Amino acid sequence: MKNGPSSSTRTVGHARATTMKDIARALGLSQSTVSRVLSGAPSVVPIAAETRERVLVEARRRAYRPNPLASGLRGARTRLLGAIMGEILGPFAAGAMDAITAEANALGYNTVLGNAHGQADEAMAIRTVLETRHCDAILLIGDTRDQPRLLEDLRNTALPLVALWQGVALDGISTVNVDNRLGATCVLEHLGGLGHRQVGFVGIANRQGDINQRKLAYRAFMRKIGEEVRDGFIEEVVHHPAGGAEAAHRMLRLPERPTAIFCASDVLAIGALHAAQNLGLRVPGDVSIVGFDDISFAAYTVPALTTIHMPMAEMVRLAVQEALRPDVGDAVKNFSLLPALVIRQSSGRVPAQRRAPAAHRSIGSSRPGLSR
Amino acid sequence: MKNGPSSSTRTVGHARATTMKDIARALGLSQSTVSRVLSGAPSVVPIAAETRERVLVEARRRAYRPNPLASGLRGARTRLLGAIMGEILGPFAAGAMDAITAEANALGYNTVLGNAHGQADEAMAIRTVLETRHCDAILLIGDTRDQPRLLEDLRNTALPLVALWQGVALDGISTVNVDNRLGATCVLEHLGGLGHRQVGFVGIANRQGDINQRKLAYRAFMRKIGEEVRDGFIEEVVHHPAGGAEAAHRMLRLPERPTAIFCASDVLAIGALHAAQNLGLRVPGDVSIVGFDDISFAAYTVPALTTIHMPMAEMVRLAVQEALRPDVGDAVKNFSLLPALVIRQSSGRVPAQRRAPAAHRSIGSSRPGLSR
DNA sequence: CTGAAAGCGCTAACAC
DNA sequence: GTGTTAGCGCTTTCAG
Repeated sequence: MKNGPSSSTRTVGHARATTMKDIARALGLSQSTVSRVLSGAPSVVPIAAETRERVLVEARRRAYRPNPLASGLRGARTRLLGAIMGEILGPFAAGAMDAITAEANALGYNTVLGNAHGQADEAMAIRTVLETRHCDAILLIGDTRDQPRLLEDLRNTALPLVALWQGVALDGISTVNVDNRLGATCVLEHLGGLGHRQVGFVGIANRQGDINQRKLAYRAFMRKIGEEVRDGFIEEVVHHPAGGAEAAHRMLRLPERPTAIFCASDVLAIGALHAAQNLGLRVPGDVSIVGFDDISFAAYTVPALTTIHMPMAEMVRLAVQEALRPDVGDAVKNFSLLPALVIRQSSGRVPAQRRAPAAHRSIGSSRPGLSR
Repeated sequence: MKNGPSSSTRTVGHARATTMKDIARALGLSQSTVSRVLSGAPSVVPIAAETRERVLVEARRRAYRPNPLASGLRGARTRLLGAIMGEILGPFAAGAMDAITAEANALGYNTVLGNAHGQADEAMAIRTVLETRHCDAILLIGDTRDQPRLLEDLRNTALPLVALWQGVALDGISTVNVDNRLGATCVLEHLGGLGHRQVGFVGIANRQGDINQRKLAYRAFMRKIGEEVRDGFIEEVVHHPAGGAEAAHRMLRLPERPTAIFCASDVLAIGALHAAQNLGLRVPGDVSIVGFDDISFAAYTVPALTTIHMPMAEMVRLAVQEALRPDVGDAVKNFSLLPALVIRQSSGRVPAQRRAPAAHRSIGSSRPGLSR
């Protein structure tokens, strides 16, 4: 279904943009003088205040915009921030990209996108966005540990490089992470405090970074409360509500099902919530379900999701500034930000008939691991 | 909380990329010959098959990558697709961006992002992404009718320009839309068929395009079934689950509340679902709630959301190809794609005690408007 | 068929 | 302080 072209030939014209040369000619100056005042370089060489003013005025009048292609060619900055997205998708990525472009814009940068998920795109992503596109810096977003070539290529680069939500420190690359272990421990202790001992974990297959940290925290928690992880209590699926739903479905039909499920992301938790209620189980009456990330939907699921809040804005600001700041030394830095437990309605006391003997109950009641 | 830099100075080196000059020198040819072979231009001037071959081989061997800055400067294509995002956000936008970058990549293009939402970014977005960045084409994504300057500026451009999800035809600009009226009519007829006559509408404030079309379809439906739109039955809020929740909350506490609510997007519907159940109402037992878009979460809400499926992939493919295809004439085209009704669990028969007299009931039972 | 040369808009020595 | 002069890597006349 496609309406026929409604004619109308596009206006071509589009008067050529003003160049420095134009300004120079108009003012009877040399192009390099114009360049000196316009190119920002605060005061490499002194310029007569009056000349500077004249140039500035004329530039404004003619709506001068520097041509980044030209300055880029000449070796100057391209004011382009390359963003290479790993496996993360969905609302989380959307929020992240939004924050990133906003932050980059504020610093006078644009953002080029390169997706590294999907098939053999990894090479493509890096080649195209980076080598080819001459970005001033690269942001690696999400877990990319499974793409060794990408990381390798990236490391052989003189560009500032910052990895966001990688989940772990990367050799030779600056990282900005949330403290995944701490976050996971917080929700788990919260569940423990509600009396849960049979806790399941839904993770994401093939994740070496953030999600893996959350899994490790889960294992540590189970160890700490002295419960073994039963068969079927750990599921690793695709990062999609469907994955969460399938995992939860399987887990909740186990002969001895868990009383709580810790999903490694809200996206999975949303699927789990759906599956549980499809099975006729009440949440949190029959089973508690918690997530991680605190995406915008988390407060609006039914019931509202208990989860770990990600300090998204701060993380993005930190990462972007770290990548774009010219003043940093070449040192690689690893930032780890504090997550926060958000208790909503999807977590509740363990069902009475499944409570552990009193002797064990006190273990989970210690304050959530906010110390460290 | 920030660990001290763990030292390690970044490797600088990064051997300069191969240029055409390098290849020319290595082969004892002139740079322009190399350019002729490598720049793709299929056969402007004949080139000796053997020479071409030698160049190609050497280029591959040295992993030659053209420098888009240089070709861009010289007036050639930059292979950059500019994407200017209007008000749409969240998972829908994420899915869209994903599809867009994928499609663009397939055509050898990268995507630059410019967000036009937020404060006075409109000017910024266009200036920076377009004038400044020398894209080969621009994709306008989502409703931007409220940003007159943006559209005006864009129109004064020689660039191929395609508007996606604008919701309406735009003078002088090619558009790719879903048939919003038809989609909305489908869900509404579906509700009608279930006996609903008191239907509320939750829209988004200040939207002139897609969402407005959905509202018009709502009005037309109410007219058709001979019901007046009662006070409080139309809410227009911010595009966020919170907006949907507040709107639904107000609407469902009306003295005579609607038996069904049509939300103009799934994001709003998710909020509405939450609000209804928070109020102790069963969905669809007490109230039916339907959405529009069929985002990935729609199948996993509780209960699963009845909605209108957006042919995202086709729309994106169409838009990107239309924008990037060199072979198109300058004609502006308006594509309108067919949506599909997806019936899930959030819609059901009108509650018995609120059924309309039998005489009226038959009206809604005509087949959904899938003809046309 | 191929080479020489100009120039896209800008930056950065290097002069004066 | 400001002008001159080279290019950055590439496309594109214009000559052979």
